Amino acid sequence: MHSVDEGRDAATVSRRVPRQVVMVDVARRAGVSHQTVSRVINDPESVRAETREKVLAAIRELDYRPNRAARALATGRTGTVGVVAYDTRLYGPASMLHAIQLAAQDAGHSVNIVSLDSLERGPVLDAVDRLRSQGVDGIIIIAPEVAAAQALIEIPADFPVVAVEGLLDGPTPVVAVDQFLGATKATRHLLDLGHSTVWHITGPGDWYEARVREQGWRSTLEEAGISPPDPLPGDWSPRSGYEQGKRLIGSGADVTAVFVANDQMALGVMRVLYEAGLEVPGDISIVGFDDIPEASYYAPPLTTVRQEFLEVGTLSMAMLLRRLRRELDGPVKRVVEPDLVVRASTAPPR
Amino acid sequence: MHSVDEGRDAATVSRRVPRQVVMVDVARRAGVSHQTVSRVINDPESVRAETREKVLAAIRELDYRPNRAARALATGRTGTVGVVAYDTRLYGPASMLHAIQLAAQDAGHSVNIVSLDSLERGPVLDAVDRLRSQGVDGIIIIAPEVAAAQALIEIPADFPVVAVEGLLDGPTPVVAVDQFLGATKATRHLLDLGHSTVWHITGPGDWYEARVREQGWRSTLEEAGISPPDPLPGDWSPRSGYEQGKRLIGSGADVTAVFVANDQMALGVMRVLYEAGLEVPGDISIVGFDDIPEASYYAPPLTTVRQEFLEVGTLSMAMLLRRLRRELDGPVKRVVEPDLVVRASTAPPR
DNA sequence: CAGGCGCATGTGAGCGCTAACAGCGGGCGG
DNA sequence: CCGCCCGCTGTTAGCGCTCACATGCGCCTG
Repeated sequence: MHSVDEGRDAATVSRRVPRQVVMVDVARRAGVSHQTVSRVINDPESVRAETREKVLAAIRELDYRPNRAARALATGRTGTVGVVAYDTRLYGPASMLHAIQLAAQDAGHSVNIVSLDSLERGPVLDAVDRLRSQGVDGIIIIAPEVAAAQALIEIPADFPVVAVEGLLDGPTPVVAVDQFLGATKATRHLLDLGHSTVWHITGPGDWYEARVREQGWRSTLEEAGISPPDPLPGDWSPRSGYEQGKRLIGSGADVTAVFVANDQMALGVMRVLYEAGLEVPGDISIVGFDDIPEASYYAPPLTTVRQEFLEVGTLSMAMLLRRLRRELDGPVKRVVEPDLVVRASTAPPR
Repeated sequence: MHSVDEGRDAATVSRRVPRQVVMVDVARRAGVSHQTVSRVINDPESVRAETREKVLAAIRELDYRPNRAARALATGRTGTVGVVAYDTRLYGPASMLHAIQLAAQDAGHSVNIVSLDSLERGPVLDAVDRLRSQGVDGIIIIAPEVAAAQALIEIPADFPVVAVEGLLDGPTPVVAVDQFLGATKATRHLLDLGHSTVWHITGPGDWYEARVREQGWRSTLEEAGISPPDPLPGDWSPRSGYEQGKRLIGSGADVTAVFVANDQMALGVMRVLYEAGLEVPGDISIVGFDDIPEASYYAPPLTTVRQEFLEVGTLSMAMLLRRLRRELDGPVKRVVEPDLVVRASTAPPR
């Protein structure tokens, strides 16, 4: 039980440990060859029903589990897919990861995950390398950073990779929410309410999504003949929303509407507005992005742009599976439309 | 480029595909035996510096990557650890998972993750089985449900497993936050402010953490000679906080203080109080649990019990690594103390 | 100066599985 | 009635790596 005994056990009577059950053990017990056992496992139809039953019985009795490493060595496939992600604590990545996993499990694959601790191109490639040398059959990259998207083009073209939220115009298959459209809907909504302009607090500049949302906001204003004010740089955290919100109201500008690049930052903004004695939406209207589960319980409930993260995750896994099966036709770009969810944080200007 | 060509290529000129570089290729190029290459990779010190350099050069030139499946087959170890989790979208599990991954990567292990879609005992065991048959070297179970904790005892004792947030009195090594203490601190704080009793909205009854928090709350009240009111059952979601909060204020009871089992539910409670025209903390004080990043931006900023999820994740990985190395001494139960973070949602009763 | 020891490297035998082909009966067409 | 094909099962040869042991060489020791 204690460490000393353990050590002795292992050394002296090592053979008392029952050796792992392998295929030949099952074969012997069932009175067939090991290859027949293999067939029962991989292609049951090719074995006579009666034989199959004997083998299955033996498998059950011995509690046999095939050794995946051996199978991987023989077939060249591991049945594992890799996922590269940046920060899986963020709601979006976490949701997509969750959906990816469930889809992978349904398809009989397992999921290996590598977290990045940096947004640069090098680490992304390292992560991909690491996964590849582990022998994953394919990779999904949830790395909506610009650098990550660029890294994709350095991955050998014949290796199955699917990007989530990446560059739509690159060579890599992608599943993404239409961020531009989402930003447009948010900005449009505020303009339609009668606001003369819309301010914007962005996500981190090295995130692809943040840039596209900013573009969507900018071009919507320009189309309406409004010259966009300077955007304020956030980093997704409620804290940065608070800080940028403070800057905004301290700037002396006449602000009546703000499109904030995600819901957490919007929370920070609303907090600082409250502290400044400003009312939402009375004095200032706020629109967020994501529609996290908390958004409808904020004070006031947040008007936001809903992204279907789970759908994106599921679709990306489906796309990867198709590529693993070498079904090279079919779509390689899937765009999911976001929806505006109007709640109580937006109203016409006073 | 298209699927048709692909098929033909593979069939007719299959050998044009450059075969994967394997160890003997490196050996040949460096003018040594394959075993020397293996040594350079696994135990560089055992090879003469000059030889080592030649081998490393050859590895670089050929872009050689060891085949992990082959190594796993030969050694019996895969260098992969499994993580079983329930819902990795929740902030706590997501944070712990993140820390576990980083720690695993530091230690040169990769992480295989299985998500459960049910809280029952069967699926937990299935997940463990699946991971084991994939050949993971060890498993961390982030499954703070009661059933999961029970499942642990059915796992063979010699297989390295570490539980996170599980039963402290079971045989399995565990890393956990002291939920009881956390609940005590929350309740104590409210009593110290002068509230005559503290109501409680719980987490789901099948979660171990939820039960212990309830016990902590209950016993603190009892120690103070107060008979605990009936707790209200939540499910961690802001929605359930909203609903239970509504029940609470509709009950006609004289409620001045509520300890809510997590921050999201606390948000829901504060929302419903606001809608009912009640002030926090003026009319009712609220304490949450977790200290999620948003908590300090809620309206009002939430007094809550901080759990160091990252620390728990890191510690659990460290414990697993020790077990993988067969260091069977050392602690098998680690308890992390939570801290009360006092913000603006609590005050003396009016 | 013989014996031996330690260091650096090589050789051969598996790890447990699948792929490819071989064998072996029985039914069918020529 | 012979040959052939088909359905089922067995045999053999790897997949790419590590482990255990063998080898060769220089050096120390008695």
